[in-house]
Amino acid sequence: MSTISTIYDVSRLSGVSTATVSRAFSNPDQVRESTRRKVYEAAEMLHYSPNAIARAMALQRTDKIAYLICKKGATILDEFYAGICDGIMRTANRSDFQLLVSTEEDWPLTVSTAQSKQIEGVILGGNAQPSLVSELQDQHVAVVLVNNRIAGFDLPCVVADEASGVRQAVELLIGRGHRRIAMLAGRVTPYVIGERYRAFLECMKEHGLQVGPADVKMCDANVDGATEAATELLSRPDRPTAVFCANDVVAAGTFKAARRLGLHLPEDLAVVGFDDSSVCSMLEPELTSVNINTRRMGELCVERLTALLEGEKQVPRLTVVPTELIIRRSV
Amino acid sequence: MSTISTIYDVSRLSGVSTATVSRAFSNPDQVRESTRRKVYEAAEMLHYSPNAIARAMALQRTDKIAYLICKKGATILDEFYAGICDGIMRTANRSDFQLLVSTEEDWPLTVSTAQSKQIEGVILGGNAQPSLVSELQDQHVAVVLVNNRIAGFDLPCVVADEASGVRQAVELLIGRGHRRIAMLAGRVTPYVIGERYRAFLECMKEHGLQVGPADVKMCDANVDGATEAATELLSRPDRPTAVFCANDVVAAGTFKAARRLGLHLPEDLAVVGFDDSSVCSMLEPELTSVNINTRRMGELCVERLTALLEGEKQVPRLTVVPTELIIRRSV
DNA sequence: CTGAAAGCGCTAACAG
DNA sequence: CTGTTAGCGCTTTCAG
Repeated sequence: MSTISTIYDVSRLSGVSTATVSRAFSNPDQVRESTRRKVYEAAEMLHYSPNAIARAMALQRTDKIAYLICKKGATILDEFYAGICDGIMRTANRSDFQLLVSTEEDWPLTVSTAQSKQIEGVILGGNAQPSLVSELQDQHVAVVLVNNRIAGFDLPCVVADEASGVRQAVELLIGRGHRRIAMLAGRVTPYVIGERYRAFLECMKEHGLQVGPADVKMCDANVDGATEAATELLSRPDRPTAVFCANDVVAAGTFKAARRLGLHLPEDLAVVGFDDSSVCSMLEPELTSVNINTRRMGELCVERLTALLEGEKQVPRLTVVPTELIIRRSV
Repeated sequence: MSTISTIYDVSRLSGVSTATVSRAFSNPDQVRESTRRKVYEAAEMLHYSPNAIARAMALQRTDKIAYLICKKGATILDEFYAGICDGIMRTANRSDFQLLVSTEEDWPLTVSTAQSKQIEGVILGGNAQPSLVSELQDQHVAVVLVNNRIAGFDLPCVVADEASGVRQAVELLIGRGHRRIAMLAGRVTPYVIGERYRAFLECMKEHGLQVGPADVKMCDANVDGATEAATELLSRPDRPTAVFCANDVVAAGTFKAARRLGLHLPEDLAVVGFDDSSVCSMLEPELTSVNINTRRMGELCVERLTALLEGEKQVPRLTVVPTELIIRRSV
């Protein structure tokens, strides 16, 4: 009982060959009903369960995949990438995948040595370098990008519908009568900030609203950077009446700046964030933000990766997950 | 080039036996310098790197460990457990461990089937059930507890120095002249809330301060629950002048309640949180909180687990990680 | 439908 | 120090 039983034990106890036991588990329909039952019974008695390692060895496939967070200084603590991770984890667990999680920074330790060869697929989150992608593809590992797109590569990408999210946010602001709307563009990720910025300009233009050079401020995507930038923005005599923030952290910085300048939210200033992260409900007033279904994105990544690994042709190259504006009291 | 090379290829090219190649990689000092060099050279040419699966198979050990988050409804998105996860990941990566991460809720899917047998050690975070622990130990898997302790079990536990953290927080408040100090006890985890509550009472008592029944309020450990409870607490005519919160989220709720009641922080009310999470700097004023080095806790978990797996006797049963009060403007 | 047998790539005695 | 030789547990032709 204390010792783990193998396919041989089951074979012996049930009186059939190991081949049959094997088939009974992996291709049940290839073995006669009655035989199968004998096998299962024996297996049950022995608490047998197939050894995944041996299986991997024989099958020459490991079912091992990895999720790599490619963002400077980011860890699993980054709520956005953690959300994606959550979706990946759930799906991977369900599909009996082995999931390794790491950040780009401590990846080399693992991969460039032996490991890499045993990983069949990788999900690259954030700002993955093209060189990494091609290196991986050269080693015949399947690659899926999430929250990013890279021109000139042939691989599935899973992204959020940034443009629609931005549009919903900006149009809400416009609908509430705002005309001087500024954007606080935290440097999240080149791809993301690019998308959000472009969509912002486009949407403003469509509505015939001006966006002067002083109306868009770049800043680091952390509270301090955002607070500083927001302070400048809001200190102008012709300050905007609304700020569209590149993400919720930047919005939190804007809240701080506004508060310190004695502005009341939302009367004196409307703020909307992006990501709909946990801070939204912690702020007062609660922050209006664009929800991104990160878990869904993670799930989709695994689906795409699986398809790739199964050798399916026609794996979608681009998957866009809808976004939804969550209206709260900050506007 | 496109095909992966094995130990046989290296053996052939370098003209030594596979045994020697194997030794050259796993026990370099057992093979003569010159031979070793030949082996490495051949390996390099072939881009050889040992196959971990085959190795696991031969060695009968998988180096596979798991981190299980045991907290109702919690995911990897929980900042505290994510912090621990970060520490675990880094250390596990470095030690060539395979790390599986999951929440207790979708664990059965993976484990109760085959998987469990191949996992050699598990780190249980949060409110692990004793039954789970004994079940695991019965299967001879090494278990380490983090942020929790269970009476009557013989296993390593890694916890934060809750008592000291509470003391630092409460004494700061007392030092600033507060006498009516309330505690908002969010239901984080039975173990944690118990520790913090006990330490709070003890510390207050030592300083000769009263803690009436109305001075401690339980609430759910989310913003809404905390806001509600804090509103009650602060609506009393003899409202406290300071609130010690069980964690930062609860503190955020307290901020909201205070703001809505027209109280100014920190003049009208001092607030201190616990965990020193990312929200501290997003709130205005910034939140004073007790820092817990979650990454360190994660690292220590892996160290303890490793020791257990190596069969070391005398693995410390209790490891306490220091906590540190970070003073910000909310007091 | 079932069994025999040959691996999958690596390691660990056991001899030299 | 190095080579030979059995496996580790499972899958999979290939024959019955």
